[in-house]
Amino acid sequence: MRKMNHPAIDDIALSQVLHALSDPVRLDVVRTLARDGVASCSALDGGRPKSSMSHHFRVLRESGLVRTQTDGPAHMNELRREEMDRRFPGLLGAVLGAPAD
Amino acid sequence: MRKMNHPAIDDIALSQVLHALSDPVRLDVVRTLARDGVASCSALDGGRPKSSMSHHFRVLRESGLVRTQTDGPAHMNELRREEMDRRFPGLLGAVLGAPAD
DNA sequence: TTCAATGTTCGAATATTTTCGAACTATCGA
DNA sequence: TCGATAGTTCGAAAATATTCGAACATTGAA
Repeated sequence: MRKMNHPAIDDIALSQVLHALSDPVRLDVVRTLARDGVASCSALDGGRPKSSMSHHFRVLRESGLVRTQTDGPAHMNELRREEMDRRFPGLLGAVLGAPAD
Repeated sequence: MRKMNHPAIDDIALSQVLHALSDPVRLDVVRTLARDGVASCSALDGGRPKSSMSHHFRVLRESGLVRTQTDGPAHMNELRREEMDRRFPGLLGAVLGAPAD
């Protein structure tokens, strides 16, 4: 398995995070992860093709929002909640508390 | 002057707001409006062409972030801060408090 | 070591955004 | 009413994003 790109949290730009969150599919993934803590990619795909989801997970990883770790053949995802809260205080809280689209 | 589209705040979707804020030009406009209160389009253009800025202001208006009113030939813009705070509590505060890109 | 399960990567099609010149509209003052 | 100022709209080009099938890679288990 190729090494995944988990950028340092201080290298993340705000507009990058906002863009990652502005896609409904990804916003949904983030909401689910906030609720469930950890989930595999397939548990979060909502019936969408694997390649589409792989793209979305990459965007989420590159924006610093999600950390992915392998657990057997599965990739387990979780929010980088503490780090995001340190870099962008209140942002995730506001997004997760907002009314669903 | 054609009537501007200022949607009801409750019709705004979160992803719409996040998308509007995810563009660096628009994020800059929002930051400046938060600091200065009210400003004309030309005061916020940063040297960019009028037609480009007109596009960005339209996105900001349609996302509920900005209200535009005519004042003579000029269009004065301001954040819909209270309304946004009611619909998306903490969101603007977090965005405006975040480190500049 | 072969298989099934889980994701990634690649490439191409489609869709959406961004950018900006040119033409147009509105407002105010001379 | 003519001009100057301030923005909008239109249209087209360029840049980005999204989608997804097909092929490939990795893991653990039979």
